[in-house]
This record gives sequence, structure tokens and C-alpha cells, in this order.
Amino acid sequence: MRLGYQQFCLTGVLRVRSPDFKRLKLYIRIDQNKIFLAKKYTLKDLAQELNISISTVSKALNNSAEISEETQRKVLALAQLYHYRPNSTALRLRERRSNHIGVVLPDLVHHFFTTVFKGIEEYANARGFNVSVCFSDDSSQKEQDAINLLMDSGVDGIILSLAGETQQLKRWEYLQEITAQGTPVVMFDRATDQVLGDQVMIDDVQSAYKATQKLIEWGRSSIALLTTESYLSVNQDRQSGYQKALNDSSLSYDPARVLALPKSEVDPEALRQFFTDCPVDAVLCVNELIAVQAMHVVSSLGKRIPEDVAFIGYNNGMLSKYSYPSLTVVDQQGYLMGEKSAEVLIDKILSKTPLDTNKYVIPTTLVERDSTPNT
Amino acid sequence: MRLGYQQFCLTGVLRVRSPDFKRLKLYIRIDQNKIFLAKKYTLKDLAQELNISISTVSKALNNSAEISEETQRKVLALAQLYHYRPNSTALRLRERRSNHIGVVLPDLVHHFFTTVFKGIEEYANARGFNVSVCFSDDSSQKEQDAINLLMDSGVDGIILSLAGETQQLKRWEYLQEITAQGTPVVMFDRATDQVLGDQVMIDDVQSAYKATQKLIEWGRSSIALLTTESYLSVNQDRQSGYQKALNDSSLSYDPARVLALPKSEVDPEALRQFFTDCPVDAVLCVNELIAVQAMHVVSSLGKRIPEDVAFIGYNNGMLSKYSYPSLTVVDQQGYLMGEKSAEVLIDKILSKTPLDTNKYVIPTTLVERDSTPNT
DNA sequence: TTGTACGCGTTATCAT
DNA sequence: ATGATAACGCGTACAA
Repeated sequence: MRLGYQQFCLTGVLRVRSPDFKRLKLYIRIDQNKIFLAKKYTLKDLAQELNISISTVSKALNNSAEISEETQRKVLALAQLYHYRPNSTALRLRERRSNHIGVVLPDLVHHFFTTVFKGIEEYANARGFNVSVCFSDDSSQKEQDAINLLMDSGVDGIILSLAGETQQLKRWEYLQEITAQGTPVVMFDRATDQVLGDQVMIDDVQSAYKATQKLIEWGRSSIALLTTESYLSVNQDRQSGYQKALNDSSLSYDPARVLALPKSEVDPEALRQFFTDCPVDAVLCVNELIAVQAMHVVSSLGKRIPEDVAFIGYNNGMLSKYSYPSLTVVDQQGYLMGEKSAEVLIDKILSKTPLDTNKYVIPTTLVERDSTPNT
Repeated sequence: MRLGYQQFCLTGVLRVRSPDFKRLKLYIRIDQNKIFLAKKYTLKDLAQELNISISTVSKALNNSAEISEETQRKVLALAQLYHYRPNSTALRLRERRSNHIGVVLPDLVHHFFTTVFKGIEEYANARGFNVSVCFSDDSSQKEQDAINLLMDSGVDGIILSLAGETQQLKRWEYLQEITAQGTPVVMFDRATDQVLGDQVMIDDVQSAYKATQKLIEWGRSSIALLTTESYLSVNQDRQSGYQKALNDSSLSYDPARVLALPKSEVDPEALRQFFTDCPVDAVLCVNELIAVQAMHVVSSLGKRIPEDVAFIGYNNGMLSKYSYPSLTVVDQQGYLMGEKSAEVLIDKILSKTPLDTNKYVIPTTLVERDSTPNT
């Protein structure tokens, strides 16, 4: 075996000597002229090699005061040599805890969910938790499948934003089932009081109210709302806020100025029709996707943004930032929502307190860009 | 206990009778006037309730021919009543397999990774695998941490796209370590031959070559390349393809027409400077983010797109689709890459064949939009 | 100070 | 047809 010429992989068993271990067995693999261990070692392996019992090894590794310094030194040395890492599956079985949480998202198309997820992931990782994700694609059935897959895989808790269909059909038995078994659930952005779990929300009514009010302050008097057809509590709340702001001002709410678009694909013709029939000087959109497309249509109708028509959207994503003109948005601070959701869930998992419902409200901010007048 | 008036949660033990089970113990919880099980049941619970042994229950549930129809019927009935689901952690420990894969992504900012991830997730779920994700943020250290976290959690294999820093520093010992232990690794988009694992790639040289050629066919003669400073094999390959296409045509490669931007934030002033100093009639960009920003700058310089300057980018994401004008892009078909990566990994996990390196090339397509002339 | 025995939930092998 | 036992890897109460 001439290492110098070794080009590819090679595995074997090496017997070496060292002061602590008279004769040590090493499963190795040689790859790219470097030596790596070819095996995951267990307590048993360590115990056998050192001729002591498994429990002694275990105690030594866990800094038990019972173990002599000498023994501990040997154990730690060998563990390091072997790159010993406890088998987490065995630990899970024992502790009945997996340090693993599941996340169910409606999609990743909307930048909002991407940022929430990032927040969850980073916070959870920092606390040593793994994160598994599934998507519901806003389908109730897929949401249920996802939750089953996650639960079967043994997660300690679940963070989710309800699928649109679930909110519409009010079918959340499968969520009540898992909370009944004591698995904590945190809902963000789209939640229901019917499920026993914490909620991390933004104040959608309030944020839409303030955005609309802002448009009014800028002297806009005929303000449209572009929303989605599908039943989503958040969009309904935003509509309420919009309506309330109008009613609280000298203006009045006019249903003709509200356009509900199908969720799937936006038809530019529908937008063109709407803006032709109903001339407005400001538009509030429930997400950035709709906003950007509406801006294109309005531009193509020869109107200037923001001089003739001002736009405010939701979701502080790529589209808002890089659209032309760049879009003023209500930032839901997804990253914060994600962090908070993960924090609430992990705290509940670790504290093992009885499940209950707490509502956390994440503040929104208005990010002003070029689609609204300078202030 | 008057159910009719019950508003909130209540737990307790119920003793019921049924033909099969003389006296059945049910841990229940009443929530929103519905009854749910309050416990995860195990084989032991079933066995105790039926007064038979655990192994008989196990066999009955696994359709063993050894078990009498009568017994099996009873077991299945109770299992259904109890909503029995095998404890996956225990199974993992036994099978030494977790049906769980880990994914490490540089980020979710680029739509490309989002779609790859979606492909991975859907394919893996369809085959009953869970997916845990971590992000490297293009940092080598974070990548290593992520891999350790995933490996410690007991994933059966890992899919990753190398962090930029990792490719730059050529530090992949931690990857070689896990393949040495027999854990399969699949690299997509950003890979290295130094790690023993499969690669799912697009032909970056070829795709850039063809995109550039297309621009030449459209009669463009001074074609710029906007790339990133950071060392990324894909961007280097794209530059090679760009260069080759120029050299293969009557045009020639001019380094002054190549601008390498810092990865973090694009400075519009740098772009303005570049396009002022170096008038071009076409631009190839290594991603859509750069492309969209460059288009804004070029527009603001009074040039028309695509008449004066044509643009082709990479990544068929939201930005390309909804930018103005919409951007022609090389579509890397991230979803397909994700699916393929997951397929290759899961096949390797299940087949338990020795690790090796296979390269799979996913075809690219050119999605023509308004930033290039009609053909 | 060290070792033995047990249990976490499951399946497979080997009695009965 | 059914049951006892061992094993997967770990930690810990208890015995030596």
C-alpha cells in the first residue's frame, strides 16, 4: 500500500499503538491522500477498546463525578480520536424528545414565507433544533399529509401558516388531534382560535388602516383595493382596515373600487379593465405580486406613478425593491415573525407546560419607496 | 361533565365497553366539543388492552401469516381506534435508517435555490422522506456547522450546493469525512470532484455560450458580461462560455466589457459608470438580480431595451417575470435539478451501493421575454 | 470507582 | 398461533 501513489478510495482496518491504548483498531478510508474514519463509533466500541463497561464510558463522557480522572482522560482521548458523537436517534428514543421541529408553509413563492422560514431556521438552529419543512400549496389535503409526515417523523412541535383552503373550509380536526396529544403548535400569519396553540400575527386591520390613512394624508381621494378572491383571513382583515380608514375619513367606502383577483395567475386584461372603468389616484394591494403587475398596467395606461397614482403593497420582498418604480410596502417583518414563532414553540417544548393560546403581535413598518410621494 | 356546555379543554380517562374489548381504557381530551385521543399509543398499550403479547401485536399489524385472523382483526380494530402509528424513532434505531435527508443551501434569496428546494422537497416527500434544511449563507464555517447539525440529527444523506467560500478556500474535509463514513452526498449546481458524491449540474459553459451566440445572432456586437466578484465555479464557467462564444465568432473578447460586482449589494453608481464608459448593445448577466438592476440603470441612461441594449440573465424567477421589461433568461430548471438530486440521493440510500461519482446534466432552456428582440 | 440491569418502541429469531 | 428474548445506542438507578 503505497500512499504516495494512492489516487482513489481505499478502506481497511489499521492496528496502531499508543501509550493509552495498547492496540487500537481503526476503521479507515483513504480518500484524496487523506485519512478518514470509515465508521461511526458507539459507546460500545469505546468500551470494548478500553476494556471497561459501557456505562463507565457514558459517565466519563458526561463528566460524571463518579469517574476517576485517569479513566476519564483515556475515554475522552479515544472519543476524540474516534470522532465519537452520540447517536441522536437513541437519545431521542430515550428522552422522548427529538430536538426537531416541523414547519408547514403554504408556499415559497411569496417572499414573505421565505423570510419567515429563514427566521425560524436560524433561531431554531441556534438552539440546536433541526427544522423540517413541508408545503401545503394552500391545499387542505396536502397540509394534512404534511403534518402527518412530520408527526410520524417525530417532531416535537409544529409551526404553520394555515393553508387558504383550510381557513375556508374550517377543517382543522387534524390540528386539534395533534394538540390533543400534547404536541405544541404555533400558527403565524394565518391562524385560528379553534386550534389550541400560540399565534404570532401582525395586526392586519391596523396595518391596512394606517396604510390607507397615509394615502389619504397624501391627498388621495379615490383609493382602490386589490385583493384576492380566495378566502384568507389576512386579506379580509386588510380589507376591513382599508374600509375603516375610508369611513373614518371624509371619504367613503365604495365596493366598486375593490377588485378581488383569482389567486393563481393575474389576468392583465382584468386589471386594465378595472383601471379603465374606475379611475383612481391610489391603490392598496394585499401583496407585492399583484402590486407590481398593477403598476405595469397603470403605467401602460399612460399614468405616472406616484404623481397620478400612488401604490402601496404588502411583503417587503425582491419584487418591491427592484420593481420600477420601486414599491412602497407594509413590511410584515417576516424574519421577526419566524424568530418569534420558533422561540415560542421551542420554549413551550422545553418547558413542557400545558398547551395554551397566547397571541403575539409583530409590529409592521411602512417602507417608503418611489411608488408613493416623498414625505 | 355536561358535554353540551363544555367550552374549553378537558382531559380524562374513559372506560368503555365493546364486543371485542371487554373494558377499554381511553385517554381523551375534549376540545371545542369534539373528542380527541390524548395519548400516543404504543404496541405495549395495544398488547395490554388485548391481553396478548407485544410481539403478537407487532406481527398482526405487519400482516404476518403466523397470526390468526381473529386476533389480527381485533388488533387492527383497536389500532384504528387508538390511531396507532409506529414510533419512527424506535424504527430508526432498529433499521439504522431515518428516512430523512438534509439539505444545505447557500440562501433562499435567489429564486433558483427556492425552486430547487421545492423539487427536492416534493420528490422526497412523495417517497416518504422528510427534509431538513439549513443555510450556509455562503460561509464555509456555517456550512460545516449545518452539516454537523444535520449529521448529528441522523440524516441518511445530504444534498448541498457548496458555499461560495468553500469553493474558494477548497476546504471540504468535513464533506470527505461524512462520505468516508458512508453517508451519501449529492452536490447540485456548485460541486467539486474532490468529494466522493454525485453531481447534478447544468452545463454552465454551454448555456452561456448559447446565450451569447443568440445575442450575436441578433446582430449585437459589443456584448458585456456582468458577473460577481466572489469565486463561484458556475460564474467562472459562464464567463468561459461567454468568452468562447465571442472568440468563435468574428467578435473578440474584451476584458473591459466584463464587470465583476461585489456579491453583497450592487452599487448603482458602479453600473452607471460602467455603462457610460463602455457603450454596449447587449448584456449577459449571471443572475436576475444583477440583470434587473442593470436594466434600470441602462433605462435611466436613456437607452431603450431591447432596441438599444438587449439583456439576458440567469434564474427564471419572479424578478425576471415581473420586471419591466420582462427579462429573457437562461432557465436552469431548478425544480428538475431538485427532483433529480433527491432521486439520486434516495436511490443511493436505499440501494446501499458503495459511494461513487456520477454526473447528471440538467438541460437549460432560454426563456425569451421582452428584454431581447422578437425572433 | 466501576459495573449490572433496565427501559425507551420496534422487529426478528427462536422457542413453545 | 403465540410468546419470550435479544438487539438497535444511550443514560441512569442501583448494586458491588
